[in-house]
Amino acid sequence: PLYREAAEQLLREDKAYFCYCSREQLEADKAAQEAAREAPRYVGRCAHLTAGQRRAFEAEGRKPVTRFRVGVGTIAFDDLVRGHVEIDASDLGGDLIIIRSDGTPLYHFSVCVDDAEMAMTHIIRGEDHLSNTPKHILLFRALGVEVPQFAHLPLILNPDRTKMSKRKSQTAMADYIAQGFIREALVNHLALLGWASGNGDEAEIFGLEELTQVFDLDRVHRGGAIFDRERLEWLNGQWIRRLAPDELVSRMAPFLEADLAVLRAEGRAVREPAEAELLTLVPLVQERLPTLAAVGSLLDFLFVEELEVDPRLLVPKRWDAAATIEGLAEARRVIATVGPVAYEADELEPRLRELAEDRGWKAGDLFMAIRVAVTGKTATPPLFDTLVALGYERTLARLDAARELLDGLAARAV
RNA sequence: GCCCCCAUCGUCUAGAGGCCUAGGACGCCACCCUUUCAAGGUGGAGAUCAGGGGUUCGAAUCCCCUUGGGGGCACCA
Repeated sequence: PLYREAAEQLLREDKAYFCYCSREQLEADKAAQEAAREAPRYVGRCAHLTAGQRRAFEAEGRKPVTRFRVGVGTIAFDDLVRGHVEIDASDLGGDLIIIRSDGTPLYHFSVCVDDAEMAMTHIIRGEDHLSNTPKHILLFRALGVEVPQFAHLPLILNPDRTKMSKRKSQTAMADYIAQGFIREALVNHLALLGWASGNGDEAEIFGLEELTQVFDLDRVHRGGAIFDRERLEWLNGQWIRRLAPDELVSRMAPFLEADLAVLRAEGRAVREPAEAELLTLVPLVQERLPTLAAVGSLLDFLFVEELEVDPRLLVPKRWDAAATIEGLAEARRVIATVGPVAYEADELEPRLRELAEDRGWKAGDLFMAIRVAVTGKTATPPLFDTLVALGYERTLARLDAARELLDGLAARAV
């Protein structure tokens, strides 16, 4: 309705006209221009129809499109990032269609009408619209509104340097959020594409607040920038480390839940994580999360009732199965002497180190055997904190289970 | 094909004529720290500033050409 009115106004003022050219005619024009090595453009066949001609076309049942008169001359504007730009009206492809034959408006027209309606003062968009800008300026003028300020930002590129488009690339911020990137990192990363503070060294981490202070279109580049996912991951880690503990809990909880739901769907018995418990786990994971989505692989062992352990991981490089069985048995004994009441990292570590020393084992080997026995993994948060997080009972049970697993294997081998 | 834009390490960039034998960050490598993984620390490799002409006492910085890359030219958005 708004577009229709605007179009009718342009028609009334003869800034636009009805065009009855058939698609076949337009294609023939285009083919001819191509053959002549010219730029495709509308030739203006219907630009000056008489009332009689129009009636004749209408009588044929032709539905007209509405074309906007582009005129002649050069259109100049001062872009906030590109500076002075001039484009000749003859390079605009002829009078452009603003209303289709079915009455619906085209993009270039609707954005201008919308922006005019909303009295936009600044249009900040991708460089891909730079060559469309003269059309928009002409439309704004015809609509009788003040032409907004333009700023054309460099494009964000795929690794192959082509434009990152909505169609063939992942561009939705929601997708990155779903992958565990946090908004602070996304904002920071995007700000750094095509812009730098200019304050030289060590100036890479910028929060929204700070950006509103230091960001300036004057310093924006003109060349496109490749979206570097590795740098985004680094920034994401930086920002995750800066989150307050309770904030991290509320942001990572959904990711953990999702991973646990998958395990449940596989038929595994899974315990429900409590918020208070997650809060105590924050120190174990905060600096180990490249993305929030990594939380599951770091903590899932705490919530599954039955751990699946690969016996090959269980035996440290310098040990054999028998030594591992002995090591786990001794570790269990030592931990049991600590008991459930004094079960703290500060109690566990010195005693287990002492055990290793007494038996002439490398502490790392003993620790690795314990680590795999209670988590099923070789890469985990710090061992003693992990044991505490797991709890006294579970730790002992898992040490026993691991030992039995190796025992069973040994028995079968004999 | 026509029009427009761009051009410094693999990537993001600092650099607005001498401060540049080109600085930082990501990534990579090494070492340190260390119970694993991370994080952190230190160091390193990595750019004849796309190429060629000018201008200038002096050019990554200014001008021209070439090359390369990108974007736009729809009854798409």
